[in-house]
Amino acid sequence: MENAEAKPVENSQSLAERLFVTLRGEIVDGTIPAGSKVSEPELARRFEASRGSLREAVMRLESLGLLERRVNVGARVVDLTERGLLELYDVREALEGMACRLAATERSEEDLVELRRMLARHEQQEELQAGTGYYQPEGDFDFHFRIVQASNNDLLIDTLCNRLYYRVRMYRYQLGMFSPRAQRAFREHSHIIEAIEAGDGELAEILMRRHIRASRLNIEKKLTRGSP
Amino acid sequence: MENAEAKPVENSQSLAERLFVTLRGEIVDGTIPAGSKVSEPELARRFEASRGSLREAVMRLESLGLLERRVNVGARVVDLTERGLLELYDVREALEGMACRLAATERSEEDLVELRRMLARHEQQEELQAGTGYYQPEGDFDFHFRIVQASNNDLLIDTLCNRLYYRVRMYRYQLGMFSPRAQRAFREHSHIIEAIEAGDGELAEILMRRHIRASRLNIEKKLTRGSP
DNA sequence: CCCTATAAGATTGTCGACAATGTTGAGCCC
DNA sequence: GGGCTCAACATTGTCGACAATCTTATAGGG
Repeated sequence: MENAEAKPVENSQSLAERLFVTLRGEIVDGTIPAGSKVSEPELARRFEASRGSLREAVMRLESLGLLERRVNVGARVVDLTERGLLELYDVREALEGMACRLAATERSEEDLVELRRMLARHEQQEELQAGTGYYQPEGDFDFHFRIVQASNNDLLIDTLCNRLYYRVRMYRYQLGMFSPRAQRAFREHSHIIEAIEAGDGELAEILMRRHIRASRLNIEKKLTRGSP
Repeated sequence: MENAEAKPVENSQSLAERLFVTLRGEIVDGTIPAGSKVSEPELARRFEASRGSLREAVMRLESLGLLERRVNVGARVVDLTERGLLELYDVREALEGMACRLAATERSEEDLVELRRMLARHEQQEELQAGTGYYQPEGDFDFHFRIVQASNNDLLIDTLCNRLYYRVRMYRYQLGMFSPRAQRAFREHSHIIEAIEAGDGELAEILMRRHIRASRLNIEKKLTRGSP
């Protein structure tokens, strides 16, 4: 079945931006497969837009790190490699650790309220699905996203939320990174928020780094078990 | 004097890329002042190029974080704020700290040779200009650049070298960040490289973070002294 | 049979033009 | 005189067309 009615996302500002958002979604969820070629004329026909607007969207995707372009050759979706995934974890460990350190001193009262509310919501969902081992990654995403927001460092927020997290989502969707660390992750989240509430930046950073490194080790084990 | 013969950089790949590199340089060194408006038709006339190519360059500059664009309004050069500078230091502390940690275990033999050679060169320059207090920031740049390269993490390398460092240079050029920490910085560099050579990632990270934080504190003192 | 050179096709890079939107200034009303 | 309306201008967003380059298929020679 030809999924031809894939329309650019609703009324955003400019056509190029809508195309960008739509394509970003399709790349992240794998509708446009990793490693595949991206042809400007083809997408232009599909979205009934001019090639110029597509070009702008493609360039934005390139600078997001989701596409790789070579001059006079064209663009390809980045392919997902074990190495790339591990690199992502190391960068996240550094940046989100710093985000925690900053959040402990820079967070607003609203940030704390939001973090608490979110944690309660996750706990509830956790109890509902106890033992099923089925883990919705969006909850984890909420957590990391909110922490970063609380850091109050715009450069850090931009780097993580507008850049790296799309790559993270891409790996999660396409490599199916449902984590079996659900309950444990929840406890770790809880402790991190406590440290932030207490204003202990040093501890918050250590806990977050350990949290992310544990995820990384978990993935590493899976990967080496898959292809020894 | 009208510097009209400012030509796009030599034979790169595409015109848009040459324009991008040229404009990036002019924004970094302040030829195009921070906070000023960037008009596509004006630059197109100046470089005798089409507006489309300029547009591509402008968009790349936006995703580099050197320009801010608003739909149907246009692009402005970001303005340099005290807050932005301090934010930059925090992000660098996190990322370059991680780069050091990784470099300690992932560096190649060539990396070590290069680091040693660079350090010797800097020491020599240091002795030549001892006491003048005149500090060439390029040496410092070399150092941080090479360390990051040695981390062997492509995502980290890209984030720092192809993104953040242009912003760093912009602040240095335009706020005149000559550091009076020359000799001290050299000793710190030396210790960091020793830790990397010894394969002690933990120590290398701590030293690098301390090194960057010291720079940050130094700047902070200058700024508060300037406008209390 | 395989490798190389050449030509055909398709894709990307660049350009100028038109439509939509934002900005600026003059004139008018209060 | 100050504030508002509206029209003229400039800039940005979008489009289709042409030139330059790469890829692929075909034909020829070793």
